[in-house]
Amino acid sequence: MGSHTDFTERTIAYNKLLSDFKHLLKENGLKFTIQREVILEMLYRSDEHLTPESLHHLIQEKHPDLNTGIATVYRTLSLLEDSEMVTSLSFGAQGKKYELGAKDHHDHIICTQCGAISEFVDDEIESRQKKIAEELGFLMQEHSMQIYGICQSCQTKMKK
Amino acid sequence: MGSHTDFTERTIAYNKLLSDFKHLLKENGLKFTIQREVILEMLYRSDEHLTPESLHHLIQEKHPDLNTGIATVYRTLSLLEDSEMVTSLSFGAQGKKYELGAKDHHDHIICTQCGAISEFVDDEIESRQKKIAEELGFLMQEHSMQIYGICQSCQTKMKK
DNA sequence: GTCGCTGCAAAGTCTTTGCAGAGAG
DNA sequence: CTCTCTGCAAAGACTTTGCAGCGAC
Repeated sequence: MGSHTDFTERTIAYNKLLSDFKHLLKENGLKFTIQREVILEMLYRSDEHLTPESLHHLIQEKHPDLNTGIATVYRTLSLLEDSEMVTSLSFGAQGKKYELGAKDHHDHIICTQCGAISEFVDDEIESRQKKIAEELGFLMQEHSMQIYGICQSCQTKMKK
Repeated sequence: MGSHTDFTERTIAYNKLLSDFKHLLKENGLKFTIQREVILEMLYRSDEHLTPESLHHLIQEKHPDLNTGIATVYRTLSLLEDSEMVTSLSFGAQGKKYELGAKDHHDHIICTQCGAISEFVDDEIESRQKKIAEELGFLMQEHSMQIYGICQSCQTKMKK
């Protein structure tokens, strides 16, 4: 249903993202380069949470002509993270994964078999967290929550 | 209030821990060494969540005669983690922190200013998590939650 | 005694940094 | 033109591994 609508929405959202990024760069006297654009685009297009390495591979695949270096990926991710345009996740495994921070807030549920990450939001938990921080005298800034388990698809595989 | 009682309780708990550890080692044909004992003891005595490096420093301070190598600390932490006697935490910052897993389940609230970590448990959140996993078709195994904010003490410092 | 354990140092990962040429503004 | 970016390679931080002697059992 509504694949045309979805596409339109996504395009609009990406344009906004891109324009935010350009403003951010301009405000800081930084330059808008093809590499930076491609990195933002890949982060946007990917449904996955990407590691610097997987992002780098993706870019080399889609834009081999650019010959983008991994150092540029790291530098751009830092830049985006500092500006709070992307968020980094570090769940147990070594190395961080990145996701666009422009998305709405959500938490993660991670499959311990295949490493797949899904997202969810639960209002009840969200409100409870605020209360807990208050009770402990903290000024809450952010929070994150992860549930670990076995996803439907891995459960099916295991039964075979 | 009850410092004697506290001490007794802690001693009993530590003895249990130590005996669990010894059993674990025996069952796997591994040896109980002074280094391994000291690492477990330091993990138990410390209220902090320790990095391999801070644990190593602590050991060198308290038991300089042992001259324990950092490699042994890493090896023992892996061993303890595999046996689920300790849990590793990796919150944004690079490097993992470890805590004894024998403690009751709890979540963490982390000060973004000073890095201090406090613990808490909330039944409402706990039960909500189970429900969410079910709804998403996951077989829940574990979960973890972190709240980030500014702790009371850093708030006070900032007002000065 | 045997066989696992330890410290040391070397080797691996992952990430950051210095530099000279390339490119955006 | 200027000054930032980029790719490359070297350097760093953190962790793991190989090895020869040591020590628990």
